Amino acid sequence: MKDHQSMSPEALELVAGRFKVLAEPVRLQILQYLENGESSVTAITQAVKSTQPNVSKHLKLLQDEGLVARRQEGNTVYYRIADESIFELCDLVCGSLKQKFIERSTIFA
Amino acid sequence: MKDHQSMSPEALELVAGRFKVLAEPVRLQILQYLENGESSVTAITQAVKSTQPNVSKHLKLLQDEGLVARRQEGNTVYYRIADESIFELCDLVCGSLKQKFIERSTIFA
DNA sequence: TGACAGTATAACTATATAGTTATATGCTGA
DNA sequence: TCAGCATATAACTATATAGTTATACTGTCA
Repeated sequence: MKDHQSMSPEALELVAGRFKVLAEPVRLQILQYLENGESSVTAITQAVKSTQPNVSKHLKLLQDEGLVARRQEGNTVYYRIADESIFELCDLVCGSLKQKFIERSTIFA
Repeated sequence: MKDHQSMSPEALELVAGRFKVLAEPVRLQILQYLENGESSVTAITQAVKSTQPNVSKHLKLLQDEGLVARRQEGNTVYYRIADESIFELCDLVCGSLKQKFIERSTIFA
């Protein structure tokens, strides 16, 4: 077990902020969709079955957090993943959740 | 790069829920404090400089999510870390945030 | 049994934000 | 220059929740 030095309250604020951005299902859907490659706002909107303004707002939050990047080509704006570490995060969480449910299932053993 | 099969909306809801629980600075403080070992509610309350009811509420959320566990001894209740993966999550986020700020600093190069 | 300590819960307020609708902005081609 | 499309933004509503205050619960000890 690695030993951790305690983080400052300011650092914890930033970490919490990152988790907050990841704490919305639609944003996770967007990130998952972008894992296939960059995509326009319109395409993302259709993929996640939401509205264009809502998706634009989510994309702005993701960009501010440095998770996606923007590229404009004529009229169209393409977004792409800018931080692959989010997929490691999701994998970790998935593993942990699976374990949690397995453990809870044994309560009824 | 590992290839990911896309997750169902229900799974994404659960993942988002995990991130949501981690998206509060006080809860991160609590988890960080508990990394030193199990602790009573009173001690945690002092450590994170909050109020007892507030800490109790946070602890309940953390327990529901399976991140901490409870042990009662007489009048006193001790909480402890129940899922070490949260520290890997925090490490990943810290690394990513650091990288993000480094990259942004080069804008002014 | 009563008084007290530790913890949990209820009720409330304030704040943040997801989603919506309407509109603005900016690019392209006729 | 105008029409039309893609995206962004503004304003609003509804909802969720962090924190607070008051109180209930539970166990210990005298």
